[in-house]
Amino acid sequence: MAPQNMKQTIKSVAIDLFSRKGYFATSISEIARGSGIQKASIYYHYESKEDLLFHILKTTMDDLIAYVRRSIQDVTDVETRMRRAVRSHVHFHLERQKENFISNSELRGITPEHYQMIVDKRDEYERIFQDLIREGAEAGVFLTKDIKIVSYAILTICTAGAAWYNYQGRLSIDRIAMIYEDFIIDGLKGKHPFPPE
Amino acid sequence: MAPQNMKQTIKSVAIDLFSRKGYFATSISEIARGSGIQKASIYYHYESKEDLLFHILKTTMDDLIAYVRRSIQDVTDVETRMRRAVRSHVHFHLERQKENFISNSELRGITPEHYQMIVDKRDEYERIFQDLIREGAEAGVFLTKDIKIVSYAILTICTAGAAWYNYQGRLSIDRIAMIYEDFIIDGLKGKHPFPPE
DNA sequence: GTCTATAGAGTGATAGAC
DNA sequence: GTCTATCACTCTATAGAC
Repeated sequence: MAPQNMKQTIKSVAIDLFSRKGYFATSISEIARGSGIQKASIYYHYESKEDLLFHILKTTMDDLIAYVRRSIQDVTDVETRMRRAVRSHVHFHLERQKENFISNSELRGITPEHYQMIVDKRDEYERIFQDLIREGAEAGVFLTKDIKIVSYAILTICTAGAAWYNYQGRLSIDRIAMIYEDFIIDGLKGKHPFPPE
Repeated sequence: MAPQNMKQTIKSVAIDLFSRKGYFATSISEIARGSGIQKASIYYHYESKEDLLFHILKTTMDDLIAYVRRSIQDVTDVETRMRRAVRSHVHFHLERQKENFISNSELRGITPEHYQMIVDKRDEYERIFQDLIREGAEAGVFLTKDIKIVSYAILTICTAGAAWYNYQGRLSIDRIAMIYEDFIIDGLKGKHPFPPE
C-alpha cells in the first residue's frame, strides 16, 4: 500500500463502514483497523471524522453532477436529453450505491457550513432536471403542472427504484435504466398533467 | 405528568430525537432532559436504549399492519381492496412520519434477534400487497409479471412520494392518497406488464 | 418512580518519538 | 507517514438512597 494511496484507502474503508453501520456507529478505530494503520494516523490524512464524511459527500455530489452534465451536453433534442439524464442518474446510483446511500442518510453528521455546501450542490443537481422539464414543457413536448414536484418525483422514484431493482438482482443496470427512461418519458408526455387537478 | 404516562412520554421524546438526529447521535441524557427526568430514571421504564428503539419499531409495524388490514377486511372487490390498501399506507406514512422514518433508517441499531422480528413483520406487511396483486392477476384484473418487484415498487413509490409531497405541503393527505391510488391502479391495469420483457 | 453518584468502557483527537 | 501513549470527554448502564 503506497503512501499516496492511503488517503484513498481510508476513504473507501470509511464508505464501506458508513454505509453498513452508519456514520455515528462507526469509530475511527474501526476505520483504522480496516485500513491497516493506527487510529492516530488517520489524522494525518483527514482533519477529523466529520472532515472524512464531508469529503465523501462532496466528491459523490461533484461526480454525480459532472456525470449527468456530461451525458447531456452534446444532445439538443429535449426528450433525448431527459432520457440521457435519467439513464445516467440510475447508472450512477447503481454503480456507486454505498456512497449514494450515505449521501441520502448521513447528512445529519456534518457541520452546518458543510451541510449548506452539500444542500447547494443537491439544489444544483435538481436544477438540471428542473431545467429539462421546463425546456420540454415550453417546447410543448412535456405536459406538467409543477416543475418542482415533478423533478422530486423523478429523482426519488429513480433512486428508490435503483435500490430495490438491484436488491432483486435479476436485471442488468442497462435494463433498469431503460425501464425508467420509458416510464418517466411516458409520464411526462402522457395526457394527464402531474400533479392532477 | 402522571406516572403511567412517563413511559409514553419517553417514547414520544425518543421518536422526535431519533427522527431528527438519528439513533446513535441521540443520548439517553437528551431523552431524559426532553422528558423532564434524570437519565437513570429512563431505565425504570426501558431495559436499555436498544429496548426503547425496538419498542418504537415494533409498535409502528404492528400498528401499520393492523391499520392496513382493517381498511380492506370488509371489501371483496380486488381493485377496491388495492385502492384501500394504498390509501391507508399513504395515510399512515403521512400521519406518523417520524416513526416511519425511524423504521426505514434505524434498523441497524437493533440486536440481531430484534432485527429478525422486525424483518418478519415487514415481510408480513409486504405479503398483504403481494396477495392483493396475485388475487388481482388471477382474476384477470391486474397485469403483472413479477409480484415481488411490483409490490416493492408500489410500497417504495408510495413511501418516498408521501415524504416529498408532504414536504411541499401543498396538497392534503386525502388528495395525495387519491393521486397514488389512481397511479398504482392505472399501472396495475395498464396494457404494459411490469417489469416489461 | 425518581433521585444522586459513579462505574467501566469507549470515543475523537493530540503530542511527540521515530 | 506512521507509531505509542495519553488526554479529556461522553456514553450506557447500575447501585442504592429516598
